[in-house]
Amino acid sequence: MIALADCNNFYVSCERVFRPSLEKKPVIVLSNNDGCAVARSNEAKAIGIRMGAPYHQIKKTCEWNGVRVFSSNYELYGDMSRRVVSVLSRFAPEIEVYSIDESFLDLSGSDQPLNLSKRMRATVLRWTGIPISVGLAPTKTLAKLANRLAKKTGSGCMQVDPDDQTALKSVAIDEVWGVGRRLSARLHRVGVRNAFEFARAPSSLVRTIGGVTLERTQRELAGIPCLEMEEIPQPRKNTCSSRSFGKPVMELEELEEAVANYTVKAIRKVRSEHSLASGLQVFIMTNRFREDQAQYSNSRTLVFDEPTDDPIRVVKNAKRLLRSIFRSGYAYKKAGVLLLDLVSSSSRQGLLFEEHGDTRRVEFVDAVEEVAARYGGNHAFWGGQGINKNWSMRREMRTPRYTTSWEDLVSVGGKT
DNA sequence: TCTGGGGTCCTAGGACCC
DNA sequence: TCTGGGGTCCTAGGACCC
Repeated sequence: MIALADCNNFYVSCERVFRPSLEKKPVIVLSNNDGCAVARSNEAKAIGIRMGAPYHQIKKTCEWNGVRVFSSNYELYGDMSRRVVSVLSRFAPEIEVYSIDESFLDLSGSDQPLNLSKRMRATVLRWTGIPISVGLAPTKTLAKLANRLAKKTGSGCMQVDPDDQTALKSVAIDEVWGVGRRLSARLHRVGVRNAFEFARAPSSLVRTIGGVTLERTQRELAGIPCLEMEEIPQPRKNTCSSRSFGKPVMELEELEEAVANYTVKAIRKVRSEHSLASGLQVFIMTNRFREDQAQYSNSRTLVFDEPTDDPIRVVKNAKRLLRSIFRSGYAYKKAGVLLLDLVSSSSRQGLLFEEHGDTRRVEFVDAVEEVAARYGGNHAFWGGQGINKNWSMRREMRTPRYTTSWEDLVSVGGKT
């Protein structure tokens, strides 16, 4: 039996832990740049605020209804997520952390998984303050479906068997895990509207519509496991660092600064995972929502002659790629850097004819990066990253980093 | 004026090879 | 009028997820 434990309205719940006055009030959390609503409390959903709704479109609605609005505080959410996982881990020998707010647990050792799930749910709430819902089923896809029903009915814990027609019929096809907007439209055209009809559709038809991936989803709904538990996270293959700008950027110099920053950030990510990048891609784009403005987007990729984690070298190449795709006269909205085909740094292989890395340079780079890792990127950075950062993102309503920053620690009693 | 960021997997089609 | 067949590798793009 597989359990899916999913935190309810996770980012909102994190904010509520430290501000109990937000309970029972409509609350939303915005994406980067205060762009869209990415988390909504049940009260905010009831008002009709959609997932992903652009903030500038719903601002009035929020004001009229007294919705409390927050910028995202990923440091807080990441830390709360780790706490939830550490509590969940006590209840199952195998746990797969699927995302910041969801984990799969293998409960096949338990003879009363539903009771166990209820205890687990109560414990997570008591120890972390975060409410979760648990779905139980023989496969992951069914567990997702059970979880959805647990949330919908408000029961908190729900078990679904593959032959439970009532349960399957009550879930619309676009709510099935693995069926998005495009596939559900195509399925609707052949008369498939809910999970039950999908499970009973001819597999040849399903395969024509959505290939082997959709066929796997169908088998999972029938109770045939096709997706294994992945306890040990597979090493990442690529990594990306990108941001929309707080305001449009016209100048190459500003773009260079932004790209240098994203590159350093991406390199720090791969260094922390002891990986090396084999390739590099840089992309830039204008604001696709502005139909009144000229649009341009482009990207370019290069392959390093040997995998690297050297920020100086990668930044230099990223700027070169940027200059080759930059066209003046456009208002750029977003830029980004991808590091491709990451390999483990233990498998580093020297070039046959090139002297392998200048030791002093390697030591220098490592020293700077160590300072940055320990004291934060503001205390050690590379020249190309700039200081003013006019382009950086907006995040005007962020709450304190209660659990990860000494300055932001909650004080009780008021006087210090 | 303002519309997120970071991933994975699969497939079709082109380039190239013998 | 006729213009091979079968394979691999790579990339771009599409679909999905949270």
